[in-house]
Amino acid sequence: MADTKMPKAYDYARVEEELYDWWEQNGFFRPETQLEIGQADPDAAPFVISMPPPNVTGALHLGHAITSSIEDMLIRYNRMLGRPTLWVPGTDHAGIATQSVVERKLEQQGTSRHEVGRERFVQEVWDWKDEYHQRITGQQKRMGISCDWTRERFTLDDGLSDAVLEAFISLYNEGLIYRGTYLVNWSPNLQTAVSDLEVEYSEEPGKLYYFKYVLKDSDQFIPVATTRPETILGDTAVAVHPDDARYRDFVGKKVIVPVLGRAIPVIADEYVDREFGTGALKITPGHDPNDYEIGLRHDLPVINIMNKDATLNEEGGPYNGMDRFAARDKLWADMEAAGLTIKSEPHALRVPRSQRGGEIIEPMVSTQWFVKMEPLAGPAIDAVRSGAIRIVPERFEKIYFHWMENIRDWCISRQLWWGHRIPIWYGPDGHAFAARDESDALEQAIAHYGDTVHLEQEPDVLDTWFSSGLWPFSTLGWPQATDDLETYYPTSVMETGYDIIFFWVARMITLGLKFTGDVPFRTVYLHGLVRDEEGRKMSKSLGNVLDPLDLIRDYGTDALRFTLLTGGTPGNDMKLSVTRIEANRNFANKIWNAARFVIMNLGDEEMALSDGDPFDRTYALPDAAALALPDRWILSRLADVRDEATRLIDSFQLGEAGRQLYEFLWNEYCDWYIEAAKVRLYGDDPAQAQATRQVLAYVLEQSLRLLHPFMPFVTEAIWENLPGMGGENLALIVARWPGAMAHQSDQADDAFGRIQEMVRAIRNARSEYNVEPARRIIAQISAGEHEALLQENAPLLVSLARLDPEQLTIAADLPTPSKAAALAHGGATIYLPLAGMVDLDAERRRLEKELANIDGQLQRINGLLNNPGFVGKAPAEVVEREPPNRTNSPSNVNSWRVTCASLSNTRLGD
RNA sequence: GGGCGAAUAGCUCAGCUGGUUAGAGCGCCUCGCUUACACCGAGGAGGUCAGGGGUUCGAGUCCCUUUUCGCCCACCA
Repeated sequence: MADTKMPKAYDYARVEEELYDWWEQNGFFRPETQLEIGQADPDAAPFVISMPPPNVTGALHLGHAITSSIEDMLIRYNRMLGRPTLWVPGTDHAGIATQSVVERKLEQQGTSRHEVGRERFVQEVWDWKDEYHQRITGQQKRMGISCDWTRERFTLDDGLSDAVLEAFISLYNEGLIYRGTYLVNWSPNLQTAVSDLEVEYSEEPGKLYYFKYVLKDSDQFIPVATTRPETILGDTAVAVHPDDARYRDFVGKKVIVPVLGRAIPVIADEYVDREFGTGALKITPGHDPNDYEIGLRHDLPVINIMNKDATLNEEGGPYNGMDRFAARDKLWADMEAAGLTIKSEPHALRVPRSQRGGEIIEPMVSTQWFVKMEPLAGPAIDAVRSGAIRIVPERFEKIYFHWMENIRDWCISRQLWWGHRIPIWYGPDGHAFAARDESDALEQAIAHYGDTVHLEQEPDVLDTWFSSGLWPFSTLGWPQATDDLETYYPTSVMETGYDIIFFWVARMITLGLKFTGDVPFRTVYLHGLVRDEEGRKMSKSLGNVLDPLDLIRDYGTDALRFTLLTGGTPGNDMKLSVTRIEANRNFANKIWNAARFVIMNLGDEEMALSDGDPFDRTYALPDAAALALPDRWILSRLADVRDEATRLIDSFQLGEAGRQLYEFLWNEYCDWYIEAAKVRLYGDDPAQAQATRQVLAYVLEQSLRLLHPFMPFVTEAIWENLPGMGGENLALIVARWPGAMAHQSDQADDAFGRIQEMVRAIRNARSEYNVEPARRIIAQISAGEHEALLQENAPLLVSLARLDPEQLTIAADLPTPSKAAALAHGGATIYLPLAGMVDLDAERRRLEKELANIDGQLQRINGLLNNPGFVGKAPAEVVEREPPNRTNSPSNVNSWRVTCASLSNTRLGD
């Protein structure tokens, strides 16, 4: 066997980064290069993905890793199909998240953003961004992602900022963006409004406080229950149900707000649930969304009792300046002292918390900018309903529809400094001008006022998702009519986690349809969340975070990728276990060693290559006549697995596709074909050996293509060692996905299957009888109709089952020997006269068990075939499969009966 | 209160148009360093596919229902 420079163990650390740089430097990630070298078909439909942009100051986590794995797999597969393939990468400025980290940094330096001022602060964030941008993209590259870095974008770069301006102004001019004072979700720590989606609710223990609303000029009172006593200070009414006899007489009268002494009306509203609490509801329009609605209906005043940091303001009277929760306790104590309380009892609360900081969100009235969503939602619903956009898995369509059909306006203003500043300038009278820049605004102002005036720009910035919502087309150059936009839009697949279907996917669809008149992508593929081995969400506080970079270091990128691709099904969460990654590391090593074996056997001899398309070029196969049974079998299996893998990937069943390739390569190619091939490889017929080498090489080469999208590094690394491939000849990354292959023959499947069964049966018997592994044993095979097949492949049986070739008998019909183990498999009966080793009682038990098993099968088949319903109604091909063959043939079962009977009559030592 | 998902071997999971005797990895037991691989090879044990009903010639797979867990949405103080 020839020497090879391939080390015994696959050394991923040595090859990964080098291969990545080589791919990138060759421009293989760019559609232009693919077309230039003739790999991509200019007439084929391009395949395009917009990469979900990671937070520019974030670090790679498993969410990114799964995204990268799936998208790169799709990209590589489609590139190999010869479609011009574009994957646009980029990063997101992530307003709140990024601003927060820089604010924390300033805090550590003993200063604050307010101290340094807006301009300097924003500059600080840019510097921070520049520093961290390298980190995240470098980490992404470790995943092997073949995206076009020359087209990389950032949500705050000039082009994308221009897109944001265009989108905002155009929506504004259409009246779809408005400004208004409403109750919004206020984050007291970040001191900004957040959208409904950014609020998460958690069940927490709390109290329900019962107290008295005393009637004005009376000692009567209405009992009222609340979970947030501090909001009493902002009450502007008490509501009861109009039909509630208990309180009917109070409606229209006034009650006195505790401590503050304000008189507020008792009103009747059907919203009130008579069953809950006391059946009377205090109304705080300034700090509760429901109360806000009721307030509107009854024209109640809105009192804001809090400052931006959620301390009480002057409306809080004696509690002015106190924290909202301190005020809650103090107020309750004061009310207790005044005899106004009734009781408090434990009560489970649904507490709104900020998705970002985790602090309790305070509903507060403030002036914000909103996008009117309803007019945008209609077309977005239609796009999915009509199939213009397909969602995988389909069940998420329902969730999408439900959300879209109940859509609420989107609060897009944030009281931050890091982000796209809202392009609005206000005149002295507050009149708003939407403009691309200040001079444009001034011009508008002059036209409006007839004179030059001083304008103030809106200080707020836009929600980060506003710019991400434009991502699929802004990254291609919109609003400019660029070639990229023309060529690569709509994109093909939007692949992301189901957790951001509302945040992102829904908004890209609405905004995409609005601004481009077309869907932003044809398919939405949603993956699940990666969880830890116990199924918990990975979080820093739990300390259960697996760092992809550690995993890559320990097991290699391919192992991680393959694990993430094959662990589960679309849309379902995945528990990631290190043992699976380890298993897949072993898989990579297994393939490496199989290749090493093949390459060593190819030696230095030049291998004949097939003609035709250089991207298709592979090893020439020997003439059909030169193919032995194992060759025909593995080629037939390869043809099947190619078809299945193709079908499965095309229907997004990536995990199943990967699994089948794994099984094919390990269990069929390595465990059976390579072992079978050794017979002829080391035999004395050079022509046969050469034919075997050709098949070994061909199947390996084609398999590497099939596996490449799943495990790009190990496959390319092997490819580089294949004679005639790699290097100057062809990189696997741009090789063609194998086309459908002629199926060699179903007979080969069937015949090789018999051999396998027989080999397994003999190995099993050897093991049960503790035959030393090295020992060659005698076998007599009663082969029936398969005599010719077994004669022809006797060397295979000899080698794989370690038989003694001198003492192997194969005949159509042999008498049943005594003192021999009898194995009925593959349509033949194998007798192993393991002299002195056969425990007859044990053998009898074993055979009876087998016989029962086979009888069971026979009964099942007879039952089926005698059932007119089955024969009449089942499809012909299903019926076809059932007739007796192999182990379940009646003649086989009969021979078993004979064997068992004779054994039963045989006494030990006979 | 709605909706969705999960329940299959000791553990983690596949099994998508219903069709042989339900699979894999890990773990476990027995062997084996046979010139690709001990990140390996051979053999083995282990499952009434959560329970119940139904449709069908045939159900892990489709329908109904119950139970347990998880998630999403929703205005109950």
